[in-house]
Amino acid sequence: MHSDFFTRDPVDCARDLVGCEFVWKGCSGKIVETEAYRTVGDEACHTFFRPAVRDFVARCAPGDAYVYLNYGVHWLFNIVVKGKGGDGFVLLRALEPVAGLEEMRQRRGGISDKLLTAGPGRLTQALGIGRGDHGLSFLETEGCAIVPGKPSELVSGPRIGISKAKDLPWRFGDRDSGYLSRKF
DNA sequence: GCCAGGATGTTA
DNA sequence: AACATCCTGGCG
Repeated sequence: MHSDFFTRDPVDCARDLVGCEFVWKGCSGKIVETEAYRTVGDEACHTFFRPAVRDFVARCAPGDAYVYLNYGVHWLFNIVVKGKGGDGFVLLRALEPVAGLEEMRQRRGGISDKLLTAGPGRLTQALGIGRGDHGLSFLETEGCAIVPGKPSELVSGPRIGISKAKDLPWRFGDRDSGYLSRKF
């Protein structure tokens, strides 16, 4: 998948990524859950209160990685969207493991496969994503790709873990996946 | 199965 | 102070 996939509406990008395969340096998983954030008018988006993140978006290209540390503990992986109608992010929230299972199990300390990548912090740990990947144009990076695909049943609902703009239905998922971070 | 609490770094 | 989370331990 090419970076111009991310020159559209952030909410459309988040919806259309569900069912695609996220390939990352020897490991991969089917994307079963995402969330959309908009840089303008969305109080839950980091750009709303943080000038440094606004600067980051201004400098980088669509399809680049926005990686940040959350709760001082977990790295979360987002993809930068720069659409005609507005910029934003897609947060990857859950994967269904496809390849590189042994490596992911090791990184996750031997936890059960159900919990390997079922959450935004869990999937980055499984894939070995961290601080060094912030700003990476990963779609043009060796060993990284997004392979188009479709979910069996697309559903949406409110985003998880936020205190502002909590009613927008910008969380998307594959309804019957056993690897969601939470049920819809 | 559910809930409470703690770990922890960065920002404004 | 707040935070786009995860894990553990205590219940029963």
